[in-house]
Amino acid sequence: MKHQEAIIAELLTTAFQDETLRNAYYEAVQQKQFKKGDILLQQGQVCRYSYSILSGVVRGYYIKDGRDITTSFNFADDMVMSLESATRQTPSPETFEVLEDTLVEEISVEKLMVLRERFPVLEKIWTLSAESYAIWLEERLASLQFATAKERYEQLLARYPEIVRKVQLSHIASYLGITLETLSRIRAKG
Amino acid sequence: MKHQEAIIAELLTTAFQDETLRNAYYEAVQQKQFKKGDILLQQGQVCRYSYSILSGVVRGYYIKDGRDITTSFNFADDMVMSLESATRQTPSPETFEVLEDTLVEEISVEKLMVLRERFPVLEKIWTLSAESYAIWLEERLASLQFATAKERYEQLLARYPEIVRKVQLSHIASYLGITLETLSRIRAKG
DNA sequence: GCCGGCATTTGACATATATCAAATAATTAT
DNA sequence: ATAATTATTTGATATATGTCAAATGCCGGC
Repeated sequence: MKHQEAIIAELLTTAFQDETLRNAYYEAVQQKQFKKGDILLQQGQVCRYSYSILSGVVRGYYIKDGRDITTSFNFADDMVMSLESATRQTPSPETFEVLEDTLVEEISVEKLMVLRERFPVLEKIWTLSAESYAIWLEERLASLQFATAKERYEQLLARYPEIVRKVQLSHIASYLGITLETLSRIRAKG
Repeated sequence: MKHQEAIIAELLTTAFQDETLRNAYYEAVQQKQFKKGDILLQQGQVCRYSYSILSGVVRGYYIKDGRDITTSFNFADDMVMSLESATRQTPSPETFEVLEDTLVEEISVEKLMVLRERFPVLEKIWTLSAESYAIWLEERLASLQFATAKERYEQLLARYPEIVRKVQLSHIASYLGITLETLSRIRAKG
């Protein structure tokens, strides 16, 4: 679940000026360091934790017919969890895997829900995040629906220039819905 | 913005047992009959109304490079609005067009926000709807990312069997991200 | 009931992308 | 450092889907 929105960041800053909230949050949260290859959530398991990335990169993907299909790349300030699995407590459709050493704040979904109920501003932030995530998905969908492979790659680069340095091509390719070879050729031509 | 979720329907039923809420809602809302070809919201304009479909069909689409690209089909109980435009008051990326005589309840985005603030249960329903919409988009994205045209068509049919009777092929085709001719051939072969 | 305009199907051909295979290049482990 | 492993590039060919064009089918208005 990705969002990154100025207004959300702002609200968070404001919210954290409240000491009661801040204390409750840091009591619920646990800082954790993961390393390359670690799995935050496994496809098929119920999502019990949400991770807020402080630094590092996390990839979301699922395996379908033996193929590894990337659904998202997540960086600092992104919230990593399966929205579907966390809200419905159903098996997660996706796996989240750490791509490089990554520092996160971990919170259990249960405690997250309690905090949301207790602090309306957090509930507000949650709602805005869900909206923002939906809008992000809409954009991604439009890109996938009618842009060519080359256009999709350029759109991705424009939005996340750092991605190419950090993530291997096969993951970027499946994220774009193309094969690794096609992506390599697109890059070669420019 | 689509959702259709059992839990949301249930919450709505419960919420409407509250007479105060019911009265406030029906004061804010206006029943309207639209006919084939009517436009509920035009791409480029700010979304000022939300429509709850009582009966009929509404198509969402956008024009890009002269092409007409369908983003959604909306039926009874769906909520029609541009989430992005309504929440941010920015120009709508999509147009909503009535495909057959359609009865709706219209409410201004402004009044909707007021109702959300006044009745926490409506705020709750809004949040669940946004989550549900995001999850629906995730599924659609996965379908577009790696299924073949034929598979995508079959998935659509499985989910909305009535669609083929009500909507012309060119719209279904662009919804699936393929051309009308390709869709016609898929149907011919079965 | 007939005409005119859309919607759909069908055909021939073009193109983007996939697949399979091999050759380099870059990382990682020893 | 060197070998081993993994990632990327490149090539030849196959395939799905797009494009353009024509034929057929369908429906609403006169």
